[in-house]
Amino acid sequence: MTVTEPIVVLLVDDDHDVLGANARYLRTNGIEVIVAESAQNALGRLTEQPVDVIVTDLRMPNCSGLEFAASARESRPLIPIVFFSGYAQVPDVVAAMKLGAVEFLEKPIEPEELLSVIRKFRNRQHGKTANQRHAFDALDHGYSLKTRVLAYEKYLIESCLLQHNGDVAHVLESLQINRRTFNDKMSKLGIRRDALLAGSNRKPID
Amino acid sequence: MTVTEPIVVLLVDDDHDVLGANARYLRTNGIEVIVAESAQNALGRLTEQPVDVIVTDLRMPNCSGLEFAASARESRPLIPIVFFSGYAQVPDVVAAMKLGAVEFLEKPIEPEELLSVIRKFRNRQHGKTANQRHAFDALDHGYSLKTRVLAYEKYLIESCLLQHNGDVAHVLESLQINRRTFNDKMSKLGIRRDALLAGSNRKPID
DNA sequence: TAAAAATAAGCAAAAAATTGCTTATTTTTT
DNA sequence: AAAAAATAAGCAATTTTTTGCTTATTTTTA
Repeated sequence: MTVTEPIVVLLVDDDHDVLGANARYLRTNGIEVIVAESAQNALGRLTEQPVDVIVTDLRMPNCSGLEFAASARESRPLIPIVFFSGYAQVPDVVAAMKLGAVEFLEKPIEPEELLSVIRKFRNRQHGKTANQRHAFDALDHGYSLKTRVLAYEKYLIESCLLQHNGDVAHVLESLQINRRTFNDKMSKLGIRRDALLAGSNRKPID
Repeated sequence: MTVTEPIVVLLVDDDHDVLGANARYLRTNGIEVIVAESAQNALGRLTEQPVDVIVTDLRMPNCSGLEFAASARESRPLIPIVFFSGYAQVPDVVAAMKLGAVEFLEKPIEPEELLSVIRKFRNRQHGKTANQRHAFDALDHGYSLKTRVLAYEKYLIESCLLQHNGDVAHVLESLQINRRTFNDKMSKLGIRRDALLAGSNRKPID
């Protein structure tokens, strides 16, 4: 018997009713849904527990989905983010995609489509964003050199880990780093090997 | 006396008049423009001579801008592509950005905006070398973590320098690093500020 | 042309990262 | 269940990086 860990989705929407309806649909299809009705709330949730995919409205009071996504990317540089919006303007979509969105859905959302998008991108967790070049775009302002270099280093290590199925010894060889250094970087960069592997390449449990 | 090599732009638009007007404006501003009124034609031009930036209409007869861009990417995987379109739908924009568009402009195009976009993304290419591009691909083997992180750091610093026109003080502020550190990194990473700004050795690197 | 400002680099102290050696803990194999 | 292998982390020595203070050189301004 194979037990698959549920996909954890952070669903952000200031419309209470729509939020509830979508959450319900996803839950009945085996998705673990964390809901948030504001960007502030969502950011808090993000630090509390591991999330596989973020799905957020673009337009929300106080803090827009774009601002929220930018903040979220600080701690999770490569998490798949799906935006949705009604009446989206071209510049909105462009900005969202530049921020590394993997998908942009138009309201009203078809629940089936949302589900399929989530399942599709869950496996890409920590992988490439739709437009990987933008994830480390040199022209994105606001972060220090150190921050950005560390984010890239984190990305490389995570990718390498995934590529080698969590086999640390191979990662060390591939990246040519010391095991001790690797361990230190893991904790310093906040990489959790088990959580990372839980997403993409799970072994069956009997 | 330093002569800056001109930026070469491949401008693709099936509307002959608009194409001519935009080309003229860019040329009067020092851009070398290659025009094409069809995707087929554009693909041919692309193989003939080095191009820095592609600017293409999304909707064209026969072959859409998306198909053209996909083909162009085969020979130039990282060339900056700017799309423009009137009446663009959200899915169009999403598709274009997923294909790696650096920008998406809405018709009618402001010539000034087009020019500034072109200049912006030409500079981006400028900072990259073949070696660095390998480093940015997480799945590319053969380089140590340190090598690849340093290459990325070099790319960031070069880009920032170009963006600020060589104004070191601004770079320090933007990257939040100490002047002394900056100097050391410059020599360690082998960045030559004057050569970078001279724009001397432009060559296709994709 | 002279003065002022910006940039580069030598030196040394302080801070941070790397690494080998060690033991503990977890996972896998037998 | 025991043994073996892999992983993680504490400690401390070594190396590297960062940075302030300094002077020299180059560039810009008046």
